[in-house]
Amino acid sequence: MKEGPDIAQIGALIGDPARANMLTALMGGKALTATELAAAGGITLQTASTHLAKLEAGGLLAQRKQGRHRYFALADDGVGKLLESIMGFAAARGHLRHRPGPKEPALRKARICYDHLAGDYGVRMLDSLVTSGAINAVGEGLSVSSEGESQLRCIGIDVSDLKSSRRPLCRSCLDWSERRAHLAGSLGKALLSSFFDKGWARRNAESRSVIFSPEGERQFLQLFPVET
Amino acid sequence: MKEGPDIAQIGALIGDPARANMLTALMGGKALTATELAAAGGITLQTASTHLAKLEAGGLLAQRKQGRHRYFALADDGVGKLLESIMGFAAARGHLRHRPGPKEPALRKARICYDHLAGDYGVRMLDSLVTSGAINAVGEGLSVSSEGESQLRCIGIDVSDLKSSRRPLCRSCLDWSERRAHLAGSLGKALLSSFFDKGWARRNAESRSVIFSPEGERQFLQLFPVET
DNA sequence: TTCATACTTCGATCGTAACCGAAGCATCTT
DNA sequence: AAGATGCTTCGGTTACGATCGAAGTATGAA
Repeated sequence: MKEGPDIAQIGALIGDPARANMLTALMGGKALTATELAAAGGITLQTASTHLAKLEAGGLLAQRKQGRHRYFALADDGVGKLLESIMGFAAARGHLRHRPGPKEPALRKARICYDHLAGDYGVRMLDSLVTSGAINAVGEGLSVSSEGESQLRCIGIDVSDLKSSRRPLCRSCLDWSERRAHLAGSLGKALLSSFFDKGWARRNAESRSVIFSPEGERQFLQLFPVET
Repeated sequence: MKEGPDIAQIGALIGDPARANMLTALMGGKALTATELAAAGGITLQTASTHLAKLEAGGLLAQRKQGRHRYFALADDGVGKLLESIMGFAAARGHLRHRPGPKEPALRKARICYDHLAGDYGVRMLDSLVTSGAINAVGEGLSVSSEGESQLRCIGIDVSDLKSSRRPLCRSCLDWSERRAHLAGSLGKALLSSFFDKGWARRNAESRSVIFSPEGERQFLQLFPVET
């Protein structure tokens, strides 16, 4: 009966509501301080501190000291992927935490999934890239075509640069709100960064949602059209 | 702070050791009775009963009454996929439950992952299918080539039949012991079934391991060669 | 040095849920 | 009808861990 890896341990780590809230907050991709995470979890600083220590010991979180601040972030994108897949699963079974709140629509429209774009806009972007032939989709697998490489170079993304990283170039990530795939991997990250750099969008300080400027939204929708 | 789906709920379901053991036992693909699952979890029947009720309410388990027995199984292959991905994650972080026991080697060699073959042999099979060109791999995505279809027909598997199902034909599934991909999806299931039908292998009654007969093993290794 | 901020550790409380014994249903057998 | 088997529900105990107040440590500012 004692076979294989211990899924109970990490299940228990994620299973506490306060910890789950902190992890969800960290899905925004930004490193947060213990104080910020305590607020996200709805608990006091002391309690948060013990939770964070446990999460770190469990390999879910990485810590970086910087002056008298201590920044916490998800340990790597494997953690982000795991959390998103659990979210997808939970959403599919209707395990929603509460009725949709006021911030929910913004979150469904565009949000950060660890380091790439998710939500309606994230799904739309991948759809458009596949339709235009820039990305080939085979089942759950994605790859960039040669024409895709030149297309992407036009908007300032050097794919060959990204290829050199150990991390996969493209990966599909199941979107819990849309229940369809969006683009993850180093290319997904690079695209989102470029939107920030161009000033098309910015992160919301409080939440994981991504807010597009009117002009940025226009450009985005034009760059990634969908046939209707 | 209350955004999106409730990952804590399903984390907590998986986070209890007794429940985790029962779920792991059900990864063997067979439906088990409450009594069997109580043994797998190392708890009494009463306790198991309440756990099973919770897992069912959480959508992880499905129940089927048959006479005075009550059979439990994973609700669908989404649950299997989720559990395997958590196992992969846990194994990668070294969250092993104990030092390798006596049954561990057999489990690493060949085991059932919900309904398809995993472990060393599972990985070998996929590798071989990709090398021979029967399956095309693009990132994490897999698809059967036309020559692959005829190859598979030779060993008694009708791919076009499988295609009609709603379930994906091939899917890659991360193997926690090998930390590489093996073949899941309806094709993975069909292949494993055919090994059982041919008498090449059988399930171990106690564990998730798959036991090959000497002749079956010979045939398997010949059918799925690897270049050295 | 002194004070303030950021965080951790200690100590104690409290609530929840895991657990089992015993009793209660349901289904099959004889 | 009586008994056996498989499982659930009830009641009460117990233990673990989440929580916070208070004290302790580290870093930066004045």
